[in-house]
Amino acid sequence: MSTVQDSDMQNQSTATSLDAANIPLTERLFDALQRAIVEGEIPQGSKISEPELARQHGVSRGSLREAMARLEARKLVERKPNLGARVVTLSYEQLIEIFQLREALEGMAARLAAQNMTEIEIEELQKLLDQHGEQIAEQQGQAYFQKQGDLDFHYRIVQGSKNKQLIELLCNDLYHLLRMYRYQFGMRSKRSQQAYEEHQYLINAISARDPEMAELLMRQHIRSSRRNVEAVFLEKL
Amino acid sequence: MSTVQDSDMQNQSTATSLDAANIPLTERLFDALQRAIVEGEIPQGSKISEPELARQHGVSRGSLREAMARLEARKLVERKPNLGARVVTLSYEQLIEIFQLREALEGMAARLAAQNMTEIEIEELQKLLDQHGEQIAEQQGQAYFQKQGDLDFHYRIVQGSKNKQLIELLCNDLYHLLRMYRYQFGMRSKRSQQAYEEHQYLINAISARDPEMAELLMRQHIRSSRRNVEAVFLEKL
DNA sequence: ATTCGCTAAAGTGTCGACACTTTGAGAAAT
DNA sequence: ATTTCTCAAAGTGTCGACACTTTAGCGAAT
Repeated sequence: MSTVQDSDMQNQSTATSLDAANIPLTERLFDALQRAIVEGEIPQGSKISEPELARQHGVSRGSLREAMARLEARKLVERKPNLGARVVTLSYEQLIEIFQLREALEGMAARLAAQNMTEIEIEELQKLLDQHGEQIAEQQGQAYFQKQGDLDFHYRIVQGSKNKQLIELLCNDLYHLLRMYRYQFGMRSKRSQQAYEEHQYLINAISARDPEMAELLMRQHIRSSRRNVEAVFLEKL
Repeated sequence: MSTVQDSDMQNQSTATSLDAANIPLTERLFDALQRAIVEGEIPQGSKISEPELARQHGVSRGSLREAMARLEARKLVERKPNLGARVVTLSYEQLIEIFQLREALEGMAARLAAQNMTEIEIEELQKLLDQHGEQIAEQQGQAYFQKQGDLDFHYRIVQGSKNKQLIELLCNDLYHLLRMYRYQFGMRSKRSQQAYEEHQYLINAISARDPEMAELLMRQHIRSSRRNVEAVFLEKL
């Protein structure tokens, strides 16, 4: 019985879609916020009010705070004691620094991938690249798909390194920042054809089980990608 | 008046020394826990009970939880929903993976240091190394100081790269894990003399502003350090 | 009109409480 | 004696409340 409404239950997802399975609220919140920040839904540099954001997502401040602590550790927000949190502000200098990190880390990833990827994984990587080739031939201009494809490619090589630390670091930490730059600066490539060729050389080196060459090619690939970004930025200013 | 004890104030630091200035409780707690975990005071693999740990440190569970979220992001504890948190368990495999990361990252750091360190910083680095040389000549066996010195040396080169991302990543994340291995496995060096010489070559390359050579030497240095660790482990088993 | 100080609103830091989940010890059944 | 079921104890997930800090708007003094 008791037709009275039990009104104070806690599953009314006020604004954002946060209803989900059994996984902790904090974690869903963390994912939602990360996405919102990366995609610019919450603009870079903007101040975050805990009470307001908590209300928008229909959670308590405690849960939100825990998610914020993790976002801070991923360098997506900055917090100062008693002053509150802000979304990070992207800068050209930081982007260059990230490219230097990637050159080191993904270079090592390629080296290890040449040693540790299975033949099957290499085949699938080749198939993926073939698809990219077709897409480029068909319609050149779909910058979004190209960028997405580029990320997929790099992602798989990192996985292929079989180094858990490296995988975590790149895929769970750094790539989110990188995606944030792509979303917010709309970095277009202009060099999908060249990138495609560089990817093919890289697969060849991995397939030949030549770690030294794989690392060299990956580093060159990332350096030339960086030079492209530099050029785009310079013409913007 | 009022000789009654006001017993429920919140500055009784029950067990650990946590009294400090104005910086947030959560942060001091985070530092204290990180130190305790790195130094093995809380043993690796042990389960952490939030209520108990909070009581020991005289803080509420909320504050502790926030600190735990940050510790998890630094890979010092692992948490599973509804099951609680455990201190990470160190493994030989993971240590090798960390050395691979270091080879890539510190190699890049050395390359950038050769470009970006000031002459004064290079001079001070040389002085530091000279001190190490004296210490080795005087009393060989102070493994602790040697290891500490080794860490100092690497630390300064990373700083010299002037790449903030790289500095954060190595000094704030990875080195804590590395220190944890040193504390808990008591990795002794046996090769302080050789390390000293390798460090000197590295300074020479940086001083000559030769990025390529600096990276090469750093990578060799870390590889040979890794081989030493491998040897120590193999004789343990 | 401008500057300075004061007060109220908003925001952050921290806590204790309650509901639901997991764990583990003891009772009941085989 | 062994296995299974049950239920209480412990632990985690989440919330709302309160104290202290910062911010911002308003009025007083120059």
